[in-house]
Amino acid sequence: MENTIKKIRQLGLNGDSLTDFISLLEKIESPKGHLLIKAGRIERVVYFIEKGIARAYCDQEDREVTFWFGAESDILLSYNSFFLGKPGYENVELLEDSALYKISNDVLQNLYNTDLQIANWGRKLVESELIKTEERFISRQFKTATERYEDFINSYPAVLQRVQLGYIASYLGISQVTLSRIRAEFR
Amino acid sequence: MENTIKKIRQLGLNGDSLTDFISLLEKIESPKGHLLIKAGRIERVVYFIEKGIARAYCDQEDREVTFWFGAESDILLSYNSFFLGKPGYENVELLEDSALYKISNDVLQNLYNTDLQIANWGRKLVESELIKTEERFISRQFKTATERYEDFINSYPAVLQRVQLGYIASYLGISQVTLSRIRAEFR
DNA sequence: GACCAAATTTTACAAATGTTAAAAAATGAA
DNA sequence: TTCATTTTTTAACATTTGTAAAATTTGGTC
Repeated sequence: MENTIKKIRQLGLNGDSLTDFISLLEKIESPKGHLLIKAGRIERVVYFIEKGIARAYCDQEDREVTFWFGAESDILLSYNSFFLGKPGYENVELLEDSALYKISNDVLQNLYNTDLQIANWGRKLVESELIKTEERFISRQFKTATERYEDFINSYPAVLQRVQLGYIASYLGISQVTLSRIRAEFR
Repeated sequence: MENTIKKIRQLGLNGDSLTDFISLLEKIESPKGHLLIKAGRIERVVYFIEKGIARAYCDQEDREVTFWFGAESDILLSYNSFFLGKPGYENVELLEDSALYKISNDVLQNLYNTDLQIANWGRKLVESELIKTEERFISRQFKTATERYEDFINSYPAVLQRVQLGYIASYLGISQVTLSRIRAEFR
């Protein structure tokens, strides 16, 4: 579980609190195509991606819109559903056979209410997700499609290899045709 | 300081912890046009907007891009700079004469490390900011300019009255000409 | 009310992106 | 390898959005 532990330590958890936390994780393995999170359900679990890759998407009238990718050492949850206890709007699908560790909100809340170190770790976890989410937002708001594609291949070269371009076009907010045109310029 | 206290209570702080927290807030008043946060600086303060309205924007080569508005009962900080201790990329400008309460990161960290209730309150604060940021992102990713404008007038009718349209166009990610065209359809 | 400056809308045209359909290329299973 | 399927690219055309400039409206001041 090295990727998961790396992620947890990175945010400042160590000692007994770390040991406690890890002992409460449950390992699951799921095949490519599995829907880990389904729109409309209340999702009470956080996953740590140990191995594999996933995408979050929403169903629009006529098409799916992909808006997030996660891979090894990323965490995976429906912010909206998990934090507010309401039905979520997104699906999360595994794009490869994957291994994950999970912990339920009940267990987590219990830790938050008894362990100051874990409570502050949880805050840092959310802070780091917030920064990443704002980064995606800013990229979408400020940059041209070409710049966003360049950023993407610089930031996530591995994802580019492992995910089909239709999903990436959707993630970048452009049609697959436009993505092909952009890629053609780079040759 | 009713708006500020309302905001703080909403996220679950009460009793002695609330009293302690409030006693550490410092009131400031600043005129329209004042830059509360400047790009390139390390920003170590969180503000609570008691009265007034503000926008966050980045300087792009040729133009400014507005990407956030805040008003009464909103909190105001540079996520990137405050959480990571690095220079921020955004400016925050007051669009009206405003009253705010502020607290420094030093003081806040001290509370986080000594008061479990405040530590969990801080986490909830960040969670609520994350949900709002994701909402803005999703709106940008999924919706047409017209839908985003409709959402905006439904969600922030007051802001529409108080802020000039050029900033709103920028916030919606469209040119002011396009915004005028959209508004013309609604008549 | 007249005037000025700033903000907003409109117009005309250019550029970028989307849609649909088809061709080409890549992938994977037998 | 071969064949069928999926993915990616290309082409042609339609639509949307942007840019620049002019016209109009708004708000404040004398």
